[in-house]
Formats: sequence, structure tokens, C-alpha cells
Amino acid sequence: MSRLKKREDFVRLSKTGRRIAMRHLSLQVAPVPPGITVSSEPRVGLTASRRVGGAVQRNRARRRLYSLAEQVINLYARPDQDYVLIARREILTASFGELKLELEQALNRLNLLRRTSGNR
RNA sequence: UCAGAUAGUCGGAUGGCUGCCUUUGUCCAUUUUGGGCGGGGGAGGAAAGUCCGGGCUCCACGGAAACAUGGGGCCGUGUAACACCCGGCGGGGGUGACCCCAGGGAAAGUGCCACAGAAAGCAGACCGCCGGCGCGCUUUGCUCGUCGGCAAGGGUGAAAGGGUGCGGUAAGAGCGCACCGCGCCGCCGGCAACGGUGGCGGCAAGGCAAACCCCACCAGGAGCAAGACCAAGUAGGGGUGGCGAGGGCCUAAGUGCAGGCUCAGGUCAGGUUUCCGAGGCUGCCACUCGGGUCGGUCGCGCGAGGCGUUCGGUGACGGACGUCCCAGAUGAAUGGCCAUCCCCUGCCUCGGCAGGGACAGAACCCGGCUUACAGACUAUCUGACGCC
Repeated sequence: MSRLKKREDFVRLSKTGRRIAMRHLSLQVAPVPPGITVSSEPRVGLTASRRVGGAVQRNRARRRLYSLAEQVINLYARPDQDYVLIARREILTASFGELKLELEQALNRLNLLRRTSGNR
């Protein structure tokens, strides 16, 4: 899994991508732009704005998103898409199993799970 | 035992699986990028607020003086420095341990002193006190009027032109005296702030300087988005060289142009002005170097460093010796999940169950200050009660 870090990527996702809002987080998805070769690993960006809380809360939210992306998107999501995870305030109090289930549901509703693991 | 005071320390622990940043060893591949297997390190006491003081970087900077602006202001230490620390002094609070204080000058000037009150700054007379005179009456006196003396008592206020007591007086008043306070001069102690004491003065001189102000002292500007380099990029910029120059007068009928003579101007020295001294620049052309930029690299962590021992000092702190290397991200690492233990809260069948773990996240680095903080521990001291 590689990280999206450029501002232009975040702007592109928010303008052109599809968006789905869940209880604890939001997910934005858009295809990898044409100039970039698709690797076997998906690319993921993380956002935890000041709406989540102070610096301590934002750090914790971003780390939990990072860990979620490692365990869900990196393994099960299609690598020809770019993903941005946006934290909501409720992410701080949810259990990790709950969050994993929610992210899998979101990917499923957008039909972005890998075909090779379609039995899930 | 209970209630407190001060100083200080800590601020969850251990393990498993799996990640991230950084550094290093080795092997492999290699044009570069890299890959495998190991090792080391990886948030705080406040990392916070960004309020002071410094280091560092760039810019500016020849010298001197005056003014302005800002700043803090008991005294003596400590320190790179401070508005910080330590030790004292003075004032205030507490039974006490101890705590608090923006603490120079109000007998230089200007200003202000709300409300209340008669009067608030060359004081004042509302209720009052005392005396003389007049009228009346219930006549050792009282009421009213008037002319004077006065400010003790009452009342207002943050503050009413020293306080308490005695004398004095018609009533009073520093009018006189004693003590206290105040001021001046001396002596003693102290480096000093200041304290003690003697004499004199005689109540003049109210408060506010976080009102202007006065006094002595201190102070260039901007900040790591500083700044440097690389890549890309081509003009508005920089450097070097050459030519030209501003004012006045003359030649010219005259504006311009051109020529000649003469003078030395304008601007720039970063808060302002003045003086002295030495210089630079302006427009065009040629050559040359090369921006802005959230691209990358450096700056970037061996430091006013941590720990220990010892010596000096009441102490802050300083010296010597030994020892250690201890975060460096940049859409920003320092984690995610689980288990056991610890602590807190709730419930009951008293041993379990359930929930929870303060404030808070480095961004160039240090020294302070301020603010937030569940709780735990240590030492010394104070007061009360009890026992020996």
C-alpha cells in the first residue's frame, strides 16, 4: 500500500470521485489517473480535520485509519482505484472490529472488492 | 490520629502478533533507484499558550550628540541573558508552619478624586458647642432673633488638613506637654535596601504615577516560511565595462537641439534631526551571473547537554573528575489489535461482573514565565487531640 500525499490528489478525489458516508468515516474513490501505471497495491490518502478534535484526537484518528487501510483496503480492494479515508468524530470511540466491518460494507456497496476474493 | 504548610519525584507496567520513521552492519543486485537478513534509537512535564530572555541565520551598519518611542524600576547575588532564580529589607495576612505585594519620585509641574456629603484642595459649617445683646416666659434656666468665637461630638465618604491621653479654655484649637507617627541633622550596625538611637522642628507636606510626567538605567530590524545549494526556467533583477549626466550663465529671434564656460546639486547611511568625514548611484548599450516557485537536498541536533561522585557557597549556582550519546517527521513517523497485572467507579449472592485510565502530541534549539492536569509517593515542618 502506498500513500497519497499531494494536495492535488486530494483535490482530484473530492471533485471527481464517488463518495460514501458511513457512521464513523467517509470514503472517496476515483480511478487512478491515466498517466500513472497501476501497481498491485492500491493508493490511499488519509484525512483527519480539526473537526475531529485537538492534535491528540486527530493523530489517533489518522493512525486508526492507517491501520484500517492496511487490514482492509490493502488486502481486499481493487488496486486500479485511489482511495481517501476521512475521519469523523465518532471514530474515536468505536471498536476496531466495528470499523473494519463498516469499511468492508462501504467497499462492497461501491462494488470495489477484488474479484479474486469475491467469496467474502 | 485528624487538619494543614512547604519542597520534590512520578504521571500506568509487562508480554505476544503485526506495522511506521530514523540510523547502522552484512549479503545480493547495480547506471541510478533498490531488495533480503540482523542490531540501535523513536513525544512531554507541561511537547501547550507564544508572554519575556538568549543562541543561530540573513538584512542594515563610518563616528558623535540630542530628541523621540518602547521597556522594566526596594537592595545584593546567580546567569549567556531576563520581566527569571536565590538570599535579604520594607509593608500586609494567618494561632502557626508559612503565604502575598507593579515596592523609585506626589515638600518639579499639569490633571483627577465618582456616589454620598455643608465642604474633596489657596478647605468647609448641615446638625452642633460657647459668649455678648434684644424680646418673651413657667427665671440658678429656656425659646426665638441678631452679632461674634469655634470645630470637640454627630452625620456622609475610600479619604474630612496627624493619633491617644493630660493640661488649658467661655467653648475650642499642637495653644502647651508626654508617648506614637512625620520631617531634618548627627551617631552606631549593615556592601546595600534598611534598622537602631540622640537632638531639633512643630503639624506644614491628603490620595492617585497599572493619569500625563520627572529621574537613573536598558534597547538596530526580521525571523528556520531565517538562510544556502541543486534541478527546471527565462524576464521585470544583480555584477562588470563603455558612453551620457543635474543647476546656472553665454552663443541663438525663440521652445527644443547642439556647442562653450562655470558651479556642485539631487538621492542613498533602515525611528527622526543636526554636525564632521570618505564614497556610491541614476539613463542607454554590450558581456556575464542568474528569480518567483509549498519540487528536492542542506540548515537539523555534541548541546549554556544528561547522570554520578566530590569541593566551594546559607542558597540560586559554580569548579573538578568520571561516564553516557539520548527523537528528527515534512499530507508530517513515534502506531494498531490482544492478553495479564495495577488504579478508580458502579452492582450484588463478598467473590466476581461491567465500565473507565487526567491534561495533552516535538517541528531550529536552549533558559524562564503562565496556563491545564485523574491520581500516587517521599521528606521536613505547623496546629489540635490522645497515650507513655
